[in-house]
Amino acid sequence: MKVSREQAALNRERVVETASRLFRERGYGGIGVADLMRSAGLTHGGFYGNFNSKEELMAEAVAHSIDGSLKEWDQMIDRESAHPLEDVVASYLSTRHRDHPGGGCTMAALGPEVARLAPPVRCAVTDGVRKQLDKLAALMPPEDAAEKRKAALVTYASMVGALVLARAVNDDALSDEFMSAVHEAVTGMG
Amino acid sequence: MKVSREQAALNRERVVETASRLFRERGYGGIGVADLMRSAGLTHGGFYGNFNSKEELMAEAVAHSIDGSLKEWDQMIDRESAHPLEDVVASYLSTRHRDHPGGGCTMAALGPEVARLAPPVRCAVTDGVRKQLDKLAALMPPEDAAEKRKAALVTYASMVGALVLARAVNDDALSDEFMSAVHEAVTGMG
DNA sequence: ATTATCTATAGATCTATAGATAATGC
DNA sequence: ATTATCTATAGATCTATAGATAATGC
Repeated sequence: MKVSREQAALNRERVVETASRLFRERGYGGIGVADLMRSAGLTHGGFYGNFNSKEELMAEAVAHSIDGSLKEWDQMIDRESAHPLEDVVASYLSTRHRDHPGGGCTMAALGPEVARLAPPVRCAVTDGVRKQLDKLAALMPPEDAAEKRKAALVTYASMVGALVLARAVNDDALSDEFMSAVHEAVTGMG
Repeated sequence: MKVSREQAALNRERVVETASRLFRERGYGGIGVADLMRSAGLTHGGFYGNFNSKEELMAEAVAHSIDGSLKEWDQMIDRESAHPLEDVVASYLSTRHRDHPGGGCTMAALGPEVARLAPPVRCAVTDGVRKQLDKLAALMPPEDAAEKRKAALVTYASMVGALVLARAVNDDALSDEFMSAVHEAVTGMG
């Protein structure tokens, strides 16, 4: 039943990865520790050897999720596209992203729930949001750093709101309207 | 133990009002039927004489919440202010709204959770969002109706995203940055 | 007689813990 | 010997239901 230290480290990592997907898909309360561990191929009891609580796992999971998004953005930027901002916005405001929350934006999937959780989770989120803002700001057209920053704040908030609304409404036409209106607004921004 | 029909109707209404506040404060999963009924001054068992399920109550609660927001917007508009759009945006992106989700925007408090619930809840949300978009569009500067509509979609999404992020992050300065950057962007919009 | 509300409970969750097991790593 | 993982369970929830109670409304 026991595994090597190396394997145990991999197992722990798999729990975090599985959690980061399932929390985004079903919400923090929508998946229990037992189901989560089963999804990761382990048993319920094994959880508490690796984490002190479900909420501690949540903190690691959101950090992991946001890092994943940052890496995707880096890939789009490093590809040396002519319009990296356009690429990031188009992939964020896509039906693919809307319909697959498990690998997508942490804030759009879990934002309001995170606001109700304990400081460690909210700190992990705050760190991640800062990194995303910095990365976005670098892509913004304005020369002035303060204007870049403002544009990044507005772009990020607009995209998160558009995705939250696009997922919540029960009408594809309205859902598309949110995504395309915001797409147009943020890519056509001074 | 029994009450008059009139009183029973008032009791039912109080359950919906209590639910619309508590769901926004704690999330759909964050408050149980028993606690909810206790908060409304009734007992657990009485719930199922009025509602077939917790989710059915949720559909009524979100409709009620959004109607409440629409009425607040109407009050600001009917006051014949010189800048009704500015008033709506300022009240939406205020620390007061951020710190009191129970009486505030349904989408910012419950958006991602709604996306995971059954059609009746999502239909109620969709109806409410349409009404809010129509009301916002009427306040928008552009002459052209299609442009008014787009401005309303972008304004609404930006505000929802800004509030979700302002509540999730654990740093007041960053929280304020989101709210003021989006405030400036949507009120200074062509 | 009808019915709004009550008490009590079924049955299914949930988080967290205790103690057993068995393979690794000294 | 240590420890990663396992089985089993405690104790606290949760939604929903069944049947009792007592005041309203005919």
